[in-house]
Amino acid sequence: MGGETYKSMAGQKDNEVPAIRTLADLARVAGVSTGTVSRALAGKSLVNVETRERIQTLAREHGFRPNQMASKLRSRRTGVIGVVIPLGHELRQHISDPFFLTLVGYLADELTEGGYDLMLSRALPDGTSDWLDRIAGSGMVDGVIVIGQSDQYDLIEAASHSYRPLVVWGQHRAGQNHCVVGTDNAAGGRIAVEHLVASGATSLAFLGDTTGIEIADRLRGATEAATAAGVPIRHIPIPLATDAMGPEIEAAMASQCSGINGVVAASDLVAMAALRCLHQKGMRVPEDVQIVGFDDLPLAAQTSPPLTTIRQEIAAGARAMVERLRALVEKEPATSLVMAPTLVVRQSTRAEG
Amino acid sequence: MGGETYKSMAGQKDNEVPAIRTLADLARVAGVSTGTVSRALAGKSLVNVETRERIQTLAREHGFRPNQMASKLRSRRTGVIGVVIPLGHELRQHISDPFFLTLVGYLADELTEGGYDLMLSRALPDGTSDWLDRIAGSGMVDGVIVIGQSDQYDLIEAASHSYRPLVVWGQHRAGQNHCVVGTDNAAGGRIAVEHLVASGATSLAFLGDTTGIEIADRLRGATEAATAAGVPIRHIPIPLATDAMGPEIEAAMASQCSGINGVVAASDLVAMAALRCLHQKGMRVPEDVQIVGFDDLPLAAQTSPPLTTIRQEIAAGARAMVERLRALVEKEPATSLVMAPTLVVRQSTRAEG
DNA sequence: ATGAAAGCGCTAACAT
DNA sequence: ATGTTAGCGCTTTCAT
Repeated sequence: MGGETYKSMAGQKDNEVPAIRTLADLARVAGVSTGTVSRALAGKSLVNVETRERIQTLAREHGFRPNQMASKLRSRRTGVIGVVIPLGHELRQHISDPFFLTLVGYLADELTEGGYDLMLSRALPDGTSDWLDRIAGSGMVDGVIVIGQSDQYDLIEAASHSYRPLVVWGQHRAGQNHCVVGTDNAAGGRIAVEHLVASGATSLAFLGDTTGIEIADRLRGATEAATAAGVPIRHIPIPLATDAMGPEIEAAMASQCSGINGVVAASDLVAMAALRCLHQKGMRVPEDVQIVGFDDLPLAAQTSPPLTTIRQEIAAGARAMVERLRALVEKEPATSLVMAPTLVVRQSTRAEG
Repeated sequence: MGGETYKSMAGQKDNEVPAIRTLADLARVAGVSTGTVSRALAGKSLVNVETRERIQTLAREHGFRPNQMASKLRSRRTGVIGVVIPLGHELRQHISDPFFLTLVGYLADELTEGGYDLMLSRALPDGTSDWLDRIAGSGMVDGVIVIGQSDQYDLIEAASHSYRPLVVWGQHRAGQNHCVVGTDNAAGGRIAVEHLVASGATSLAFLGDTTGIEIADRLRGATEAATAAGVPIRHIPIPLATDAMGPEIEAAMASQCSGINGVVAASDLVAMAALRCLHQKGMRVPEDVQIVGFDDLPLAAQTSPPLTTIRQEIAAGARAMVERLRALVEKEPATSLVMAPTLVVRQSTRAEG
């Protein structure tokens, strides 16, 4: 690591005042009962305005915070939502997918807004099949959001029968039980291919490993559209992990991509790697090869050239997930949502026509 | 949003078996006392091996999970670490910085590994100055990690005097109290400039807003090195938010960058935007203009051309932060860590010489 | 090795 | 409007 180390005062004692730690302490100081303090701090209406303000002031002065564990235990409501990323088919056991991370960011916003806290876990499914139960049944959370089905679709589906407040980002399958929010991936694949064909591509490749069912659906849609248009398409299953991608893509490009003039990438990151690869081989984008990404992450607008891509509505998706979860927490029903992807044309493809 | 909606069964009732919900329930079924069940489930040694296994099996069969709220309340240890991102000077009130998000990913790994759960909050400092106290004093967490000091350095420093288990990612200042882990940003700026000068740059620009003290230090280091080398350097304070960056950078480039042949970017994302901009203006990188990024995010290797950048050790930093926090939780002292940045040479700069 | 009992700090009836 | 009381479900002495 080669760094330097500095002594810090952290860990040493300051002088502490005999602190107010519990409702009872505060109650004694205020000359009222714990019940009143509890109500006053919760801002309930049945407390005299004057005593309430006196107590709140007192609490502030003493820097008193009611213990949430106790509160949550008693009220049987945690105010916490668990957010889990299953790392089923990822090679590296690390949360690195920028799409997921971005979604987490938006979820954090939406949940905070709604008065919830967010407990983040990664799960390494290991066949014991209890990663979901463990978090769902811990009593620590009011509900669970799963980001990406990975290869755990069946397990999630099974869990959803006994655990209700559960919302998943991912792929919708006909007749499924669990509430899912996601993009119509097949449509996305289709749109990408149609755009490429309309702008002159005659030989296509789909770049990306299809272990995740979302990606598989993108490939399915792309293949259907290619077939319909009578254009050949080749599937090149390079892994999706950001940092493993470079060499793999180069090898694949060198050996399998001769003659290809249109690329559908499984994600913006794959597209970016392809862009770099082609650039280094002296191929011009979009003149020699056109590329369409998937996701429309903020960085898609910053590549050279800026990426034409299939947009997923991340912010809207996060909002929809939180709305649905809230409904399920309140024991109301919730419907799945499959959002339509949209084509964002930038400069990695040519004009249609 | 323009999506479709599917009915889902979620929210309807399955037939439930009269479930085992508490230790007492399990104790009754097992014909022992709650104390024994508690000990058996915790795997304590003082329980008869046979009864322990019987109870554990029983628990598994009934899908029983002890309520964590109750457990944590009683044992006065939450097993949860709060991770906060203060959004002090960010324009958009959204956690979007990919560096921070990546760091969160690594922290999730390290904390999970260490048996901790991670509670993620964003904080919108609003002058009431209690965003840190609120999470620290909530009784919900054993310790707090703050990601980025933003413009809240003083508040964090103040809080660290009364709240001990606190570790911050950011900039170290001489004599500070709070335990910080971070990169020597001035050195990073210096290294970037030295590399640019050594590879032939004669007129420099530093791209990035310096409200965050880390960025300010990068600029300071860069300026020092430029002065020492007798090379002019201009500061162009474009905002760092990913999506606001495009137009701003174009405007700045057009008006202020004539003659510049070396760019130090405040982050890889800024560098990427600059890359795109130059590309569109027909300038070649590195032939006409050389660029050095900062962070070495995984995507830095995927730009065209791949980015020469100043690497921050994110994974090692996450590990160091968790180690230090653990020490502080155990009431042991902890030292700050300032890691040395390293130059990663790729193809956005020319060979030195 | 196990049981009994006393809380952890708070909230929510139920009184008054 | 406020006080009193009974737990929330678990852990942990203290007995046995």
